[in-house]
Amino acid sequence: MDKNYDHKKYEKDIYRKWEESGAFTPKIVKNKKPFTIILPPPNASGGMHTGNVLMIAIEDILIRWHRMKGDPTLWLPGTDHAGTETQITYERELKKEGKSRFQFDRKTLYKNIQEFVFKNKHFIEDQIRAMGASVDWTRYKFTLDEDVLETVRETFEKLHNEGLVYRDNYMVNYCPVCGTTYADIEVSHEEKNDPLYFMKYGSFTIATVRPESKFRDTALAVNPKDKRFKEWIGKTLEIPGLLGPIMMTVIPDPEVDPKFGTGIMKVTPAHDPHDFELGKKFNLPVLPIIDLDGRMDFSWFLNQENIDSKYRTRAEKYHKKKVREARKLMVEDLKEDGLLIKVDDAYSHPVPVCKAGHEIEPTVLPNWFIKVESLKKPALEAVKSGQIKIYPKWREITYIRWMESMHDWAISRQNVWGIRLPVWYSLEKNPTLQLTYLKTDGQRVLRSGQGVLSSKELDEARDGLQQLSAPIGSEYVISQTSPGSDYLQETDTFDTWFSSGQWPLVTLGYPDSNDFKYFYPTDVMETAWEILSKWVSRMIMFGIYLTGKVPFKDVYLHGIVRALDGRKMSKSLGNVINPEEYIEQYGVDALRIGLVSGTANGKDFNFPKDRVIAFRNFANKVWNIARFVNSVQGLASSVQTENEDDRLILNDLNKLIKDVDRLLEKFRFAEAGEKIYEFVWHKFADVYIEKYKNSKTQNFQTLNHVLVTSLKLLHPFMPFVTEAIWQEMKFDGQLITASWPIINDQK
RNA sequence: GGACGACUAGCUCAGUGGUAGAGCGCUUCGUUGACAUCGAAGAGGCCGUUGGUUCAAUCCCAACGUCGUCCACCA
Repeated sequence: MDKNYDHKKYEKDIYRKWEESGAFTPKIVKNKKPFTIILPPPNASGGMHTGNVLMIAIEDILIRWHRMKGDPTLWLPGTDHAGTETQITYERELKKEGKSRFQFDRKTLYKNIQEFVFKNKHFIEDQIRAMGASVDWTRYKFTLDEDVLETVRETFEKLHNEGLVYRDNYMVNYCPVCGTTYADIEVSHEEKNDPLYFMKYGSFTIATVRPESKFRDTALAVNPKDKRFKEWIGKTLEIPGLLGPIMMTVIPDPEVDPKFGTGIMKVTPAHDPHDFELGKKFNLPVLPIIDLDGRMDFSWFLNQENIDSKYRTRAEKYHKKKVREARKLMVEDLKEDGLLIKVDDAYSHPVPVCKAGHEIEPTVLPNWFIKVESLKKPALEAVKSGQIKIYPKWREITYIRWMESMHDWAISRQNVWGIRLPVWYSLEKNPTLQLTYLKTDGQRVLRSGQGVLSSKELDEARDGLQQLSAPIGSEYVISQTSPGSDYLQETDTFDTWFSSGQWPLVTLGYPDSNDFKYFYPTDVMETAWEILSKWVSRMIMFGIYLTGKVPFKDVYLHGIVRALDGRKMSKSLGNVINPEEYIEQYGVDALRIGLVSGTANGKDFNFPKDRVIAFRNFANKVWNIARFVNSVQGLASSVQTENEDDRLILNDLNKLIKDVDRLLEKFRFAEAGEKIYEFVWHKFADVYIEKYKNSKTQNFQTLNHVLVTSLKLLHPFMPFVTEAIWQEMKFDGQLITASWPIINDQK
């Protein structure tokens, strides 16, 4: 054995031996209770970040502990196609080549993204191995595996058959740059500075940051308690505007803050979520003015006859301009007409942005929804009744709040990279279908259903299809395969959480595989608390809905690893910690247990660099304890009888075993790790071994026993160094499959 | 606006109804049969503020202050 433990010399070989020996694959024993964890799948085309390392470290502790205890233990690995995120990444690559996704039909684009992902997928798989994750690779799943797709489609069909699926026009968070809809929970808000314009509205003045939408305003809202405007409620006014007069009704809305601006709010049902609701309540028309590319659309105006030439010129000027650009032009014209009263340039407000940081344009679109009422009730009850326990307990309230307030779930996304809805539209029966496709010559065309019915054109449309938009009320068929020659499949894909919400089921081969029958429900779901609402809640809903059983018994939520400076890691701040550097420098063991001991209770915490170094030193300490034991093996002075020191250390060891078991039961990993550290270093090495050196009654058996037991206890926390020692010392078999220590009561 | 969490040694964080803990850092000493990625000894804290419960509070309760995070959002 070398003087110091060199992690680089051992890690790879040891992992290979583990994997090749089949140690990761559980032996199914009918009457034995299994222990199962499904690995939350990391992004297949992404890299390993510190959060992943923490996740793997914690799960591996539980897994190795149970495996050593003799439970049939399954840790099932997988990777995620990460729909929107991956598509954004891929489109960035395209942009570098001067291309955009609109130059491809969706089949080709899908294939290209798939190649891109498959090319990168092995990186993350290698990293999971490098972490030492003792996952069962023979059961590895990707979120777009064929059997996964099948189950997901069947679930949709089942929901549909039971009346839980519907289509509706809905105000969605639409990102014109990404070309897709985002769920509320995916949208964040950024404080932005936007001028607040005070515009003349007939005899009123209103304040708005969005003067461009005023052409499609359909009402004015005032607070019913506001005495200033009481008499106007219900009246219809003619208001002079940039393109001539508009008629508008004054409606009451208690949400209007009389103190904000002028106390009057303009209502644009087509482009504001609150206004959309208001519009439903008062039966206001929904008149869009911004198209799906984020440009102003004035066709509704320009198509009219007998337009004043001044107005025509203006409308033509705004038409197809980006929103902000058009706004500038309009402000100029407002000034010209004397309609602009003042501008508050200091105004700042929260603006919704998508995952990629683009501004969200609230838009009314047909979307697919799930009625969650009947799904969420049992999911809520499962946690309230304690059938599912959430650790740390204080996170539970987040779940309960979220579930209680959960509203119907928009499950369709206008992405290509994802699972396409198994919905088919007949062109014949739906003449109002809108198709965007590439012709064989590469030309991009937009057509409605009528007119593409010739078989040649239909083939062209099918091959070159980019997007299909079916108005509400369109006839459709749900089917895993095409129901007929004039049918086209829905181009929307499922929200990632719709499919990943079924992850514990699909990974185990729901509904009738042996694995599913044996391992489901799983034991622990361990993940970042950030996705408690997005993911954990959906898994519970679908688990219960499809099987009648909860998908897991315990939910353990770990905190977010912040950067060394205490801020959230982000590329723009340049404070991202690359775990690989730490692995290279200090070894995986040190990084893993360092992270685990950095967080005791699921709170967010700063990257514990000093602890990583401390545990690197500890790995070396354990290594050298083993070297010492090795060096004194077979020395003549060794006796059989136990002395006082022996009894002391064995007693402490027994206590340690009890403590570790107790703490792991309660998910107190940091404390368990530190107990072992304290025992091994400060009791075993500092006291017992130091005394051993000078003792006249050295008992090698005790010395060896304490080492062996310490290695076993430490193995879940620091798998590599302990296994390396085990091999170097030529102990029996592999430590990974050695038996967990039990308390020796005779002492 | 609503909620949750934090405030303990120079730094990062554990912890408990009854003389305060770890890692790192710091000071002094040390090449003793594994380890300088080490050993020995040590300094350092009215456990955010103010009240309350208690024989006893860093821990329980209330209020306040500061910070962080999440949710909802006002044109």
